[in-house]
Formats: sequence, structure tokens, C-alpha cells
Amino acid sequence: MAAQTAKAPRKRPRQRRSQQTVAAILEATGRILVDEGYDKLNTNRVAEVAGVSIGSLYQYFPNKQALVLALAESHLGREIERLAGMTAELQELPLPQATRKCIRALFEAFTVDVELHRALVTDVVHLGEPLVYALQAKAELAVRLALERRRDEILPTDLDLAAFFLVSAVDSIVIRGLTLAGDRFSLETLEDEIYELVLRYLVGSAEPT
Amino acid sequence: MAAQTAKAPRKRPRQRRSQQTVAAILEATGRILVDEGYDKLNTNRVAEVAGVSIGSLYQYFPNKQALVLALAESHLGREIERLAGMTAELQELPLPQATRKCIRALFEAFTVDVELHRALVTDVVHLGEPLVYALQAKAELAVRLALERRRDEILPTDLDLAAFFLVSAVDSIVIRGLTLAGDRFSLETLEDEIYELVLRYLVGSAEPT
Amino acid sequence: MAAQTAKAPRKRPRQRRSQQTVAAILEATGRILVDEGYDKLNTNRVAEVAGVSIGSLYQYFPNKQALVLALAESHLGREIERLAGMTAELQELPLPQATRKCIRALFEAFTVDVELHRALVTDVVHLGEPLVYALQAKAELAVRLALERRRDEILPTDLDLAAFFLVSAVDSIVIRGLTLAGDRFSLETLEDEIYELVLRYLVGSAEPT
Amino acid sequence: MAAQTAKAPRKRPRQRRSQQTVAAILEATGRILVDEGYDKLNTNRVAEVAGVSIGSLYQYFPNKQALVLALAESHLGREIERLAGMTAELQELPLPQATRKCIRALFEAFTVDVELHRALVTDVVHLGEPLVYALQAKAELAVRLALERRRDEILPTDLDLAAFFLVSAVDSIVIRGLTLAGDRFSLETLEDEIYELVLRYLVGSAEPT
DNA sequence: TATGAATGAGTTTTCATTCAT
DNA sequence: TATGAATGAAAACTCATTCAT
Repeated sequence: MAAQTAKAPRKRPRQRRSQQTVAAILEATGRILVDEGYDKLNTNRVAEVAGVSIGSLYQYFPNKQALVLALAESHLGREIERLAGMTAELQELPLPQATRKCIRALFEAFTVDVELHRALVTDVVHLGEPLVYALQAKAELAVRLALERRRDEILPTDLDLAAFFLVSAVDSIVIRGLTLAGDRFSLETLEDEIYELVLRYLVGSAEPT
Repeated sequence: MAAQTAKAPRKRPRQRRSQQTVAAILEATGRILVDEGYDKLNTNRVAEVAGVSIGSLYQYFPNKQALVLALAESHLGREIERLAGMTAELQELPLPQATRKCIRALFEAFTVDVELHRALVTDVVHLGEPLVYALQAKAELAVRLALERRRDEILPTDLDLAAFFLVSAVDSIVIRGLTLAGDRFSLETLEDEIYELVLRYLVGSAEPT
Repeated sequence: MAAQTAKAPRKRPRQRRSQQTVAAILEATGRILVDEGYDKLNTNRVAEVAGVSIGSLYQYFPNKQALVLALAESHLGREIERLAGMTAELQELPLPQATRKCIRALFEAFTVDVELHRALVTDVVHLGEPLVYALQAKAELAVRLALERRRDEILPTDLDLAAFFLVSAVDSIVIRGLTLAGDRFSLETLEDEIYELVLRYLVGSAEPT
Repeated sequence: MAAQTAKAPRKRPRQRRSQQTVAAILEATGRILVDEGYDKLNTNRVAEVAGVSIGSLYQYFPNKQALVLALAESHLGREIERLAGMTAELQELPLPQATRKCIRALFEAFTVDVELHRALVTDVVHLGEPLVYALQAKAELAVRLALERRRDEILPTDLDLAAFFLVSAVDSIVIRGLTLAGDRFSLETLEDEIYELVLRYLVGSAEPT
């Protein structure tokens, strides 16, 4: 997993024109990643698809990795935002509803662009470990906060552990449900069963929403 | 110079020396994959690390993909064997003990070489999806069989779904527990909590082993 | 994208600000040349180091060569001026004193910025050969004039040759003394020994100044 | 003058075939350097001229600089050998003859392939500073040894300084004589005058060989 | 006049794969 | 069978220069 090359973007685009360029580049990257996979992704191709010169690409991204990383950051970042926005209202609801809401939000976040999410999560994890870690950490924090407020209602006592478990289990089930087992279970089925899993883990038995 | 598409190993090594060569090549592949990632994996380097000539490598593997695939097959295969051995005895035990045993087996299977497991499951999915799928399927099958016998004792009714859930959740928690959160929780803690998670999911509450 | 061949600066900077800009650009060029060598010198970097936009750079210099050439001209020009100032008074002094004075002048001229001098004389010869040649020629002329007046006192008969020898030897000893052998000999030691060398070459033995 | 990239050759050619390849590459490098200059030198061109694939070039040289450096090493190395071979017999001769012989050897060494020497010494110094330094050091050592044996016959007392002076002066005069002043003085003229310079520096007056 | 985004030809470099020995 | 030199298509990356703003 070692990575010795600089991965940070090269320079921030200041003018409107250059922001469009960067956007076009990232979009092209995503498109290629989704359509053809990481193996087929190369900078020349990206530039071409983005309708931008290869020089422009290198003006903003020092190398291929930085490019993919920036895309991941931007995409996962948007997902994180979505989840974050939810934290507040979670506090007010009773546990079952909060759980339900949370799971649905997660689903929606991942489903905005499943294909891209999938590509990033499978092809690119090895680049974006820190990102994945950050995403996991953010999610755990939110969950932990939610759990703390209900410390008395729930079974788990080590809340760190519980948060880690919930995030890991739910996230991976969603991803695998959408990838490996993409055609075996419907989204609703998955969502409902995750709800059961979580609620039983937390309080021993699930009640209808 | 075009890449062939054949993916099967070129010939079965019959003699001892050949087997050692193949083993060395696969080991080198694994090491590079774990230490430096798929991006840095290239056949010349593999040959060098394996202490074998590039010509010899191509004697046994028609192309790069076949090489990586063979590694995945070999490693995941070993994991599958371990799990398979478990199926029989699971049937006889009461649920809690069976669960305990099952979790421990999964744990041990994945823990043989977590890093490699992780590398294969993340970096290489795009090549070895069928393999990863097979592993997951094998595991699900074992779990499913165990669940079927206790159909009446447990809450989930869709046993396919339940098996999918259990395998996915446990697998991912193990992987993340050992990698992302490697220093936050001990193996025992993880194992115990997984036990809780599973048992509650299955029967609503956990009892001591 | 083809490189033009025009080598003259594009326009004379009339206003103060322009002059500052040009100065900054030349200074940056010199700094990069000295610190990192001709290979690493590129116009974008020069502009950046100079704190000037690349567009401005091309406002004053039609191409990269013109840039480097302008630097060489400016720097070597300053050296030439120094030497020129010396010519007159050399005539009046007796040989040993004239020699002493001459060496000191050369020394001072080359010592203003040895590193830059060296960089220009080594890295850039292939561009600025005419300039280096001009410098050498100017120096030779001065020396030659001084020798002519003492034609009878000195051993060498081919004064062209002698002038060439003296300038070459002194110049190179100064440069190498300050770079390659920078820490082996002090400036005074070098100057004194050059004096010996020159005087013996001219009259067969050196006398105290 | 900073240089951060690896400059050492990549691997030693073991088989006869590969030695030929390396030789062809170096020869092509030299040819291009002489005919078109360092600016026009590029790896593709070198490979093409050498009649070798670009891949082969990179098998032996990690980058352009290493390539040029290897050429310089090989060429200057040959020159050094020539000079070194001379050291022994120098000891036996009387000073004037020894001097004469030494200068002639130097001339011959540099004249084997003047054009290449020139190219290396002008275009490439900035890469090969350590080389130039080594060459200078070797030469100084030889001269110093020769001077020591005649400590009583000569004027200079600081033999380190004297050796440094002689090597610097003679070397630079030869080089400039062959480059800047290439058409002004004949080789014989140069050689004779250098002889005068050296001998007068050493003993105050020159005698015929 | 200044700015800096954009260009793209030109170079460098990699690496899967072949093949002579 | 083993070796490792050679190949070259393809990818990565640079940088002098232009031009819209």
C-alpha cells in the first residue's frame, strides 16, 4: 500500500474557466472509471474524453493517482456531507425511527451514483485508504453521538466498538448488496433486513417502524 | 505485444522444482501486492523478487492476469477449504456453540494472511470477482446449512438473506477490525462482539457460550 | 509551438516598472541556473521565481534562448566593463605592478558572482559562445596592449599567443580555485601564486611587487 | 548544480550481446552530442541511431543523465588511463624532457576525439562535475608525484598548489585552444608555448628540449 | 500591459511479452 | 526448461509558447 509519489492536487484553479476544466477532467475520470475500469484509465484518455489538452490535466494534477484521489475525495465528500446533515435530526427521534432514517440516508447517499461509488470503493480503495478511513471515522462519530444519547436504552456498553461495528457491517452489506449480490436482493429487502440487524444488535429485538 | 486473453495457467507443474518455482512466483506476487499495491505489480518485478527469470514466469503463466488470478485462487482456495472443513461439525452443536465455532473459524480463515486477503478483496476484485464471489458463496452455503437446521429457533425467515448478511458483516468487520482499526480493538474483543451481533441477529439476545 | 529563432530582446523597457520586471526575470534566471543547472531552467519556473506572469516574461523576451543570452550579456558585460576601466592605467605602471593590478582586477571581475560566471561559462557556452568569446577577446586585448608597451622587457614574442595564454590560465585558475578547489586555497594564496606564474612566464623570474 | 535523480547505470550487461548494445548506445550518444549538441540529444534519438529499441536503452540507463554520464566516464576514463600510464616513465627523465612528454601525452589524450572531448567538457560539465573533479584530482596527483622527486630543482614550494596550477592552466589552455581559439593557433604552437609556460613556472627559464 | 489558462508536440519512461541462446 | 536481452506499443509527463481576458 505504500505510496511515495505526491498525491495532492497541483494548484487551485482560480478563474471560472479553469474550474470548468477541472470539473471536466474529474467527470471524464469518473466516466472512464465506471465504463472501463481502473486498468483502462490513463491520463491521455482522460484528457481526450474531457475535451481538454493533456497539458491542462497536468496543470492541475501531478499524476494519475492524484487525479483519481481527487475524484474520490469529491465524490465521497459529497456522501459524507449528506450523512452529516442528518446527524442533528437523528437526536430527536426515538431509536427505531432514527435507525430507519439513518439507514435510508446511507442508502440514498450510496445510491446517487452507485456505479461510481462501486468503482471508487473497489478499484480505488488502495489509493484512498486515508479517505476510506476518514469516511469511516466520520460515520462512526455520528453514530457514536447518536448512541450516547440512548446509552440506557441499548445493550452495547462499549460505544466505540458498537459504532465501529454498525458502520462496518452496514456499509459493507450495502456495498456487497449492490455489487457481489447485486441481483439477488432488492434494495427494499436489503434495507429492511439491515434495519432488523441493527435494531436487534442494539436492543435485542426489532419493532416495526 | 498485445495481451492475450487466456487466463488459465499454462501447464501444470509436475516436478518438484517446477512447483517450487510456481510457489516462489505466487509468493512474490502476494508480497508485492501487499507491500506496494496492484499499481506497482509488474511481471518483471515479480520474477526478480521470486528469484526467477522472466522467461520462467511466462512458462507457467500465460499473462499477468493469470498470475494474479492464480494467486487469488490459491489463497482464497485455502480459506475456502478451512471453511468447508467446518460445515459438518456445525450441524451437531447447539446454536450458541455453533455460532461461536463458526465465527472462530471465519476469523482463523481470514486471519491467516489478512493483508493478502484484504489486497485480494480490494485491489483485485475487478479481476477476481468470480473468485471472491465463490468464497462468499461457499461461506454463505455453510452458514445457510447451519441455519436451516435451526429454522425454528431463529428470527430470520429468508435464510439466503440471513446467510448473506452474516457472512458479509462478519467478513468486513474482521477485515476492517484488523486493518483500518487494527490498534483500537483486540482480537478477543472483536470476536466476542461479533458473537453478540450474530446471536442477537439470529435470536434476539445473546447467551454465554 | 515551434521555437522561434529570434534572439534579441523584444523591446527595450522604458519605464521604471518594466526595468524592475526585466531585472527580476534575469535575476531569477541566474538563480535557477546557479542552483539547479541549465537542465532545470524553464520559462514557467523563471516567471514563477521572478514573481511575474509567464505572459510578462514573453513580453520582454521572445524565447528562452534570448532570455539566457540576455542574462549572459548583462553579467559578462558588467565584467567586461570592469576590465575595460583598467586598460588605461595599466600602461603607466612598471611590469610587476601592472601585473599585480591586472590580476587583482581580473580576480575582482570574476569574483563578483563566481557561481554565475561559472554557470555561464560552462552550462551556457553552447548558447553564448560568442559572448564568452567576446569577454575573452576583450580581456586579451587589454593584456595585449599592456604587453606591447613592454615588448622588449618580456620573453614571449607572439603577443597574441601570450595574451591568450595569460587570460585563459588566469581565468580558469580563478574559476577552479573558487569552485572545484574552493576550500583548499585562500584567495590571497591564489592571487600570489598567479602573480608568480604570470611574471615568470613573462620575464623568467618574479620579483616582489 | 543539484541533481536528485539516480545517475548510476541500471544493470551491468552480462552477455556479449548486451555489451554490444551498451556500446552501440554510448557510441550513438557520442555521435549525437558531437554532431548536434546536448540540446538535441534525446533518448529516442539515441536508441534510433544506435539501432536499438528504446526499451533496451532503459534496460541499461535509468535516464538521460545516466546515459551522458556513462559516456563521459568511459571517455574521460580512457583519457585518464593514458595519462596514468605515463606516470612511471616521467620519473626517470630530466625535467624538461619529462615536461615535454607530459604535455604531449595530454595533448594526445585530448586529441583522440577532440570533438567528443569538447562536447563533454562544454555541454556536460554540469552533470559530470564529480567526474571533472576526479579527472583533475588524478592529474594533480600524478603531477605532484613528479614534482616531489624534483623538489630541489624547482621554484614552487607548495607542491599541492603548484600541481593544481599546472593542471588547471594546462588543461584549460588546451581546451580553449581547441574550442574558443580553435583556428587562431596551431597545435604545435600551443604545445610549444605551454612547454614554455610550465618550465618557466617551475624553474624560471625554459631550455630547449 | 499584465495575467495565467490552455495548448500539444515532443520526450521520457514503463512493462507485458517474445525469442534467441 | 531456463535465461535474460530485446522489443515497442502505450502511457506518463514536460515545457516553450500562445492567446483570451
